[in-house]
Amino acid sequence: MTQTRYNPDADRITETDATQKSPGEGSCPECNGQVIQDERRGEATCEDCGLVLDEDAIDHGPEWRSFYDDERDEKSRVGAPTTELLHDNGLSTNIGWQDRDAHGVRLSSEKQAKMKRLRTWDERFRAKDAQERNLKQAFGEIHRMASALDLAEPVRETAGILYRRAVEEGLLPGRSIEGVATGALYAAARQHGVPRKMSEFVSVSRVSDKRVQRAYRYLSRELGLAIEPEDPMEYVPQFAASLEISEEAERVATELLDVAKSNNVHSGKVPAGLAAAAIYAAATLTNEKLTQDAVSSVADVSRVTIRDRYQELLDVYAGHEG
DNA sequence: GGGGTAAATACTTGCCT
DNA sequence: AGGCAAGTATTTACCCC
Repeated sequence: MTQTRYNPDADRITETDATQKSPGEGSCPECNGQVIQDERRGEATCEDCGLVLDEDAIDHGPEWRSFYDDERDEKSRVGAPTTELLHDNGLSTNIGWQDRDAHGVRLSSEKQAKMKRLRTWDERFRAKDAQERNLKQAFGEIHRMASALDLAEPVRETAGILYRRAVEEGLLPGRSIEGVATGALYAAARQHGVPRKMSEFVSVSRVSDKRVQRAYRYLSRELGLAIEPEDPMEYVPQFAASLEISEEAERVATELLDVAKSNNVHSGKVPAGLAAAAIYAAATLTNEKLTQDAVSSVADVSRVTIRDRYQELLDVYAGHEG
């Protein structure tokens, strides 16, 4: 089994995209304030009173998105099930090249020219069609994997955009659709600050971890992606939610990570491991029952690692505060 | 349950050429 | 450029309390 190590500088780039919040529709039933869509958390909240109006706004309705304005008119559809993808099964008809009619008689030069034009257009449509099928399949895969990993819609959207850019810049030849789609989704999750471990993507993908990693590195390099190094903090909400610990403990966990970060204890360590240790340490500090085993399975980090890291966290915490 | 340890493995880094 | 060696983080598998 291969592992992805944490290298703080490996893919540090500066630019960033992806808006996190946007004004939603309607107003708050409690205080009439403006409703804000927080895409990162998949929530709709009231700007004034903080009332959460809609959680887990994920996966509703068909995938009817258009990624660019000029696409809206084309009504190009994505995310269709795989059964629809190969509509002609490779059995489509070509316009013959012999310049003869059905009886084998040569066509007039005028007709030859006409047929040549028709062939040209036929090929153009065919190429366009092939690209659309490619995108369709990729979007289908992205959708499937994102659902399996419980990633919110904006992440899928970003992955789709990344994939489309990859196709448009001719990065696909020689690479599998699935591999690049998985890489794009991984990159998108990183960009949105809701990372999952690479192994999780591999487990819902149909390609090897090597291929996914290569695809991701390739995408990140060729598209100049703005991907920050993984931050342990980003894992805290995920882990806290699935372990159902108190908000107090979650707060303590981020505090521990803060101290660790300012003491530079975190470099070279797997971010998920640190986050898991912080959660565990915070739970013990706040007297909440939480076994190392539970944290271990949620974070996909070994018990040993959690022990080591959490001792370390407590040490620097005590040293710093005391 | 928590905690410890040893061996195996993967990955990084630095050094060499 | 690429290969090798050393160091470190992590996992696996065992142990004891």
